[in-house]
Amino acid sequence: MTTKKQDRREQLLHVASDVFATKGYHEAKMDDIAAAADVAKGTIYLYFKDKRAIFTELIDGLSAQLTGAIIPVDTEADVVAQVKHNIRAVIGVLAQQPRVTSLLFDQASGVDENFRLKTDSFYRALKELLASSLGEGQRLGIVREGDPKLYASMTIGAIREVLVETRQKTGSKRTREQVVEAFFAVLEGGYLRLKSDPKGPKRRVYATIGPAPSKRRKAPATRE
Amino acid sequence: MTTKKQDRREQLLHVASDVFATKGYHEAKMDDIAAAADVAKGTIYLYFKDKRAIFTELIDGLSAQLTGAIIPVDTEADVVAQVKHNIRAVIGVLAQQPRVTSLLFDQASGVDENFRLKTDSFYRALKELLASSLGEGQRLGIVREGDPKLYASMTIGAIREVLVETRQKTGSKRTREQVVEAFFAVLEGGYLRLKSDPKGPKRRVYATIGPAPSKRRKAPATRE
DNA sequence: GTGGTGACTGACCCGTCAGTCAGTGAGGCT
DNA sequence: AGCCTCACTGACTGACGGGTCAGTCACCAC
Repeated sequence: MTTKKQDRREQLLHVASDVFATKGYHEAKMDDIAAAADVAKGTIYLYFKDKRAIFTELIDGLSAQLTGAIIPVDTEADVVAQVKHNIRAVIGVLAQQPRVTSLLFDQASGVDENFRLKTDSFYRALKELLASSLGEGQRLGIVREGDPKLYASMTIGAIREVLVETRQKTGSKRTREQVVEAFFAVLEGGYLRLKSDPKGPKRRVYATIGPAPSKRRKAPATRE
Repeated sequence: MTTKKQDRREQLLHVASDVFATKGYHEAKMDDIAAAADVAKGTIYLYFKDKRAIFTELIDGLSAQLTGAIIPVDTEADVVAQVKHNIRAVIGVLAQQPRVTSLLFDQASGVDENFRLKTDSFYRALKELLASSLGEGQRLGIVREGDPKLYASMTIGAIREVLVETRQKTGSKRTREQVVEAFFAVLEGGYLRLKSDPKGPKRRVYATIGPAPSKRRKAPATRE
């Protein structure tokens, strides 16, 4: 009875997330969703107010899970562990529902002004959480000096990109654990191992924009 | 004469980029663009085939600039300098046209299936370029071992996030140079300064999803 | 059987907007 | 003057697609 209605609802949500993820919000027609769910269009409207509502529910569900998974940093306790936990948690939640993740990441902003605001504020909150914990870390000497908000953006952007990409590449499975480990490794020590200019006077390279100068003294492009 | 037509064209492009960036592709109506350009709707169609064409031209222009600014890595020469140059170049180009950048980053994928494919392949090319140069770097011992594609994704994602955010925050100006410097710093040495578990046995923290457990004996290796 | 319930259907309705095109008027040439 | 060109106009059109609702059908109770 009620279970059946519930099932249908969930089926529709599931199918919709698929169609949305495949075609994008605007290209996904209600008829497409109906067809994919093997249901008449009218049926969808027995379960959802309108198209937006379906999308909203998907996005909201994910962001609720995300905010629920993140713990606010307690200064008194082990800050590093908590930051680690948060990154793990974010990756974990997102990796578990790649389709909805891609909706949040590359469809939501294109739906609507309201949706843009919503995802923006969600993002901002996420970043501020991370940034403030990084700020704490700096006070404790665990985090490199510099703009914590910048670090937060970089971190979240990196996570985002990796996860969105994971969705697309059906082949080449990286384990979630591998990703998390690699992530921590980079956060801890970067990935460049420069012997040169480690702390010395800043050695400028190119500050220009545009095609690289064809003739460079330093790096002769002898390769034909 | 011809200059006048050219001027009009550029004016329209400029105005359109503004409207697109403000309202998003789908919410931006041709009437909006016309109004913003102080021109009748029909006029736009004297200069562009259709709405898509305007957007395409904006995006294509930017990606051409990007690919033009990037130099393929020459193994024989100073790989690090070249990678640095590439990152500088990318940031430089994007920071110069924040509006179009935001179109490329958060509107393009929502326009159309074709557009998604286009931006996807562009992205992929960008990543592969970076990844292969990182791979080179690994062979030369300059880049940490690990999946270079993963590093490439992280890097590009981080850049993207920072730049998109820069567009939004009108206040809090970070210099481009500051961003580049911070970026390099993180690539070189990460930002976490952990005294604990540096190389020792991997000390698992939380691998779970959900609010942090109050008490947990060991991380159950949940993986999928 | 008959009547009632409720999930489901899909043809239809109707607002929205990208794109069109007949018309206008300024400027220039003869 | 008359004529032509051409950038520009904006009312109009028609397709498209989100949303509706009168109708069907399976099932159950009596």
